[in-house]
Amino acid sequence: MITLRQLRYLAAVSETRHFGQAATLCHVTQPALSMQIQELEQDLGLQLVERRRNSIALTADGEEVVRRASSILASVSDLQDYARRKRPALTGLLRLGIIPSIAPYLLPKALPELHKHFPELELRLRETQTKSLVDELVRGDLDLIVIALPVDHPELETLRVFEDRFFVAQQACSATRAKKRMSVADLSSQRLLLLEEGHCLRDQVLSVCARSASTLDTTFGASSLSTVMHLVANGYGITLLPEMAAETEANDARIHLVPFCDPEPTRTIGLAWRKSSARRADAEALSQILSGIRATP
Amino acid sequence: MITLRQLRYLAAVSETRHFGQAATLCHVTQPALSMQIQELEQDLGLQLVERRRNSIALTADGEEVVRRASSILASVSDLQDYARRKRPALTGLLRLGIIPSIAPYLLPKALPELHKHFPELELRLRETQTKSLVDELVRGDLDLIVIALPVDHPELETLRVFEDRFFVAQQACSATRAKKRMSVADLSSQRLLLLEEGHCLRDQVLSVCARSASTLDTTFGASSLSTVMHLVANGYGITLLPEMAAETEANDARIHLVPFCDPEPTRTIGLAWRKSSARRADAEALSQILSGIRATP
DNA sequence: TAAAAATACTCCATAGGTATTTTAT
DNA sequence: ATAAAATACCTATGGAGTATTTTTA
Repeated sequence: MITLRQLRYLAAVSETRHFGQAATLCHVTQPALSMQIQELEQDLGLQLVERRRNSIALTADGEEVVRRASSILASVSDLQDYARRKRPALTGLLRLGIIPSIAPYLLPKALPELHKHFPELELRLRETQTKSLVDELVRGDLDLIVIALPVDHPELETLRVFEDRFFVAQQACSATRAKKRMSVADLSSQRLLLLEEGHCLRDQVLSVCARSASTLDTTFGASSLSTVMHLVANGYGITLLPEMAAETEANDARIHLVPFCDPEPTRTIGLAWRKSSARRADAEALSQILSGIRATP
Repeated sequence: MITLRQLRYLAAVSETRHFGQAATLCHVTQPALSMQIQELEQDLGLQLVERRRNSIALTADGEEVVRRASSILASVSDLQDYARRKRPALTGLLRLGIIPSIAPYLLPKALPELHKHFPELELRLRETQTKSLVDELVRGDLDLIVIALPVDHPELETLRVFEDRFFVAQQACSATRAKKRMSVADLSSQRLLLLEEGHCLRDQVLSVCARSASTLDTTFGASSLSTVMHLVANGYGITLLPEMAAETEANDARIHLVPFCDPEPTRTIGLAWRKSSARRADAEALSQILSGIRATP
């Protein structure tokens, strides 16, 4: 008996023209996928794939079956979308991605709130950098991601949730304590400590400070904000700290946070999802929760 | 993850409005079907069925999901039909029904021939009376049936294969041996031995003899032609024997077969399949085999 | 109360994983 | 020789069966 799984695997083979890659795409091993394709061929009584040395080819029948399979899979996907739109937001499974410079500060407050207001929600969390999150979102491995905007991708829709102000974080010494507010110009002489490459926060901070990577006097890149702040506390340099991280990361007496002069630089925290995924209602409900947390620190 | 099985079970529930009957329709037990329906509701996050005392109702969402499910299942069915049309006839699985008054005479010759010419064919045989065969064919539990025509059903297509002549079978005594050929009128005084109710052969013989069941001088009905012929051999009466059964059933020296005068009465052996099932090529190929056997007795 | 669906459990088929072999260039 | 798919084998998930309980008109 023919199964949707077989059709999904065949569609992946059609996309990649390679059993191994198709298997990866489907999150299974190559033999598992091979077996399902063979079984589909057996069930239909048709050869669908020509196995060749490098890369494979679909037979004419294979192409036609792929066309029909895609249409069936699309209908199934539509059915799932219909169901998702019909049920209340934030119920059932939600695969949520979130970047490392947000997760540890927002989640401890957000998770209890979510559980309180949406007990039916089954969250599956993934924490990694923006680039991976976007890839996985577009691939359909995630449903919704919490990131710093903008993200620009034709298949994605986004929702702005709130602005997260930057503070200057420096060692609490007498020389600097005087200033109530600082401007970007005040930072130019300082050594700027940053996260390692790949973190969007690194790029945002560089952008705020109007510096390019090449003008940095250090190539050091930490893998967590916590590390950066320890360095700041010990006088190795300064950094910009997002407001949401202040409570957690700046409770060391040796750290001194100074706000910027108006207009204060910020990063925009937002949500993104596939346009085709019927997740807008979920995004809006999640946005409510997240702004609520923001409003009551 | 949503499966075609779940959609099939849901469609059955929609048809029957009853879990038990739906389960029967799907050839599974009620708990098995219940579990799948529950899982589908869980996956979609929607209640699809309202469980009530006698019979159940679909929710509004349920109706919509059924509509979409039916469309998906139809597409899958179309895909299977496409595959069947594309591959050579009589390859893969064929669920073949055949009536008891044909099976024992045709199959011993037909099966070796089929295996010889169509080694890829995987036959699943079912022997029962015409009524059941037609029901199972229409229900989709069989692919093709071998019966006596006509069968008249709007969803079925038929193919005539060959005419099977009737012989008069009587005890080999001197009184009757004289005649080379007989007419229906010659039978009127004889006790007619028949198969039990439900066998189409019984009705055909009655029809040939222009008798109605009410005019029979016996209500006896045998469950197999073999029994009838033993009775004939022992002088309990006469019967009409189809030519294809002659070789097997009339090799008793006490049996005497006499052909009819022209035009000889016959039964029409034929095939039937669902119009929608893309089995015409299979039927034609099988017809070839069956007529071939007929031609070389 | 009785009919029907849900639950509990057990078993088995099958999907998937790891390790290895076969195949084709 | 090597990349890629097929095969062998084992494990675990889950679908289905039987027996039973729960539910609701």
